[in-house]
Amino acid sequence: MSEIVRTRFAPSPTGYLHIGGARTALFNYLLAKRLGGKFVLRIEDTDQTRNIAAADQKLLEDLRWLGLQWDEGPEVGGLHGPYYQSQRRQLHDEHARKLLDAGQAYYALETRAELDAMRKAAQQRGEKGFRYPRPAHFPSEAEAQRARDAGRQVVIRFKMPERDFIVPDRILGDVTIGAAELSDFVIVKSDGWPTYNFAVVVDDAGMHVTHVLRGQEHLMNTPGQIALYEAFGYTPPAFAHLPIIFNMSGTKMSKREKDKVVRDAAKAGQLDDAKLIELAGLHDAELIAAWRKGDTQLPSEALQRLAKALAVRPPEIEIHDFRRSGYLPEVLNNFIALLGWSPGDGREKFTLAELCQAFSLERVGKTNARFDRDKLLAFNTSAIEAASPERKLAAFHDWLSVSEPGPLTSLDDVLLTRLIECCQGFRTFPDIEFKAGILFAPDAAVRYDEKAVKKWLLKDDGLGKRVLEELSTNLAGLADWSVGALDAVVRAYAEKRGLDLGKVAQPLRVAVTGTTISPQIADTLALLGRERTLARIRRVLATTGQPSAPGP
RNA sequence: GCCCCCAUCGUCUAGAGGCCUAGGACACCGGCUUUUCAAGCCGGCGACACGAGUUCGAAUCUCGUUGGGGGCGCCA
Repeated sequence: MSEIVRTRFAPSPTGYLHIGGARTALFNYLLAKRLGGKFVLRIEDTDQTRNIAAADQKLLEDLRWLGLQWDEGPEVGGLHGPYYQSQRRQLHDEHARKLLDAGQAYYALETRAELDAMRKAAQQRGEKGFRYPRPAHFPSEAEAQRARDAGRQVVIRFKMPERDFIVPDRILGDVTIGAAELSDFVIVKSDGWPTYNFAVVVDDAGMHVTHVLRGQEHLMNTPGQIALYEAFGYTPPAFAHLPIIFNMSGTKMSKREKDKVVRDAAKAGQLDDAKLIELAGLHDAELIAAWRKGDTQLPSEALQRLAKALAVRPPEIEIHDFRRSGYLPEVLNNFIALLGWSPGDGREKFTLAELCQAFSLERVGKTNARFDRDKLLAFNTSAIEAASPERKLAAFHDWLSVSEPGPLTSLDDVLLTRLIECCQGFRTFPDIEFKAGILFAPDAAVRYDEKAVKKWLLKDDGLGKRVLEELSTNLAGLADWSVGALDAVVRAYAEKRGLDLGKVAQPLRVAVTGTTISPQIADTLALLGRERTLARIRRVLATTGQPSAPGP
């Protein structure tokens, strides 16, 4: 066994990578890199009732997108695999057998219903909390078999040593948990699969994990795990429990929030099940019914379709959500790193490589943090501004690849690059689509904003329209439809008429985009092209202010 | 209810007894810039939860109170 540092990230596959999971993964990655060790990825897929098809692929996709490449794990292999917990059954079984044979674990024959009743009874008796009553004599192999034959559910429980445990935590310090809080927990379920608390020890030991960084919600599990390490004669790893990340509202960040937003919209829209099934592209009436009641979550694709149909934006919770919203992976890493860790010197901007250099467990804090989306946005804005043109283009492509098809979808690199330049100051990629998308959409897609039309075209006896009429002549005669030439024409006209540039640019903008928002006017017209610019101006002149005025 | 963890501006945090009339970032407010939006620039507001100790001296140490969080599953 080597002395090298080995950390691991061990998520259960429930879909895309949750923001909290990303933070755990990042810290494990950083610690391993900082100490010249290995970062291992293991998929904990032993709950047969909760596994979601292809969820592991989504997890890997998000992890890779963040650049948190694992040294050992799914798809890359390694010396200590397999890296799917479900494929390590034999190892778990052997370890359970060992404990059983040594009298350190025993069969327990109660059904779930019986356990529930015992818990309830304990509660009514006013006991401190339910602890499984260890029997004086452990059921024999034969008794366990008879129980199984009789249709009972047989589990294996660990005989927890009756003493206080100290968890030496690298972040929290020594945490003492009294013997009274500990009980004989289940290590093998009645379906034969290991529980988390058992498998995690067998697998971490088997994979020679030296440092376990995980969320603080695991703290109370640790004594049991330490006891298991001791029972097997293994050396426990160093433990470090990370503070938890919350929403700004103080609630835990959960995928359920996304469902809630969409569910509320569905409720407000008074849509029935049939309509919902259609919009979500689902065929499971029971699922929708349960979802409506708030009992379950929808698959992410179905939820996405529904959200789009209902025109609501669920909050970003998973890494993939942030990707679709136009954030940069390096920004997510940077921002997430600061949730619980700080370098101490006031620095806030880090690349992944810089984080690898600067990170240390000693500088991880103990207090729970709130996820401030405003600050994330600010980070994204400044990172985009600082990024090289190549990086921006690549990121733009990436965003396009995960977005709904839109007017920008099939633009070539030349145009994409120009768009990036023309929209400088944008905060996320959707901003570009919002600001310039209409320039690449069919003329018929232009929707005229009523207030904009009134203010910039109709006001002052149609000053804006007169400007358009005069200018369109100048524009039509322009030999060179370039940004420079267009800019010159607009400026010259404004000067000649003694108008502020805004009084000229805004009517133009409204005419060609329907709104008051677009890139600089010369860029806007250049991007649109001569034909479509003139066509849109003609159309607006012909219809605006008439009985058949276009648009809402 | 019981056990465990935590506690500095609205938020993320710096601070490891005197360097603190508490620093930075985001947000917010005001101004500048300006052909729109966004960005940018300048300035401002703004916190040591409370109460006892310890000490010449406490944001920093101790205890208590309050508040927040986590756990108490055949989930992970």
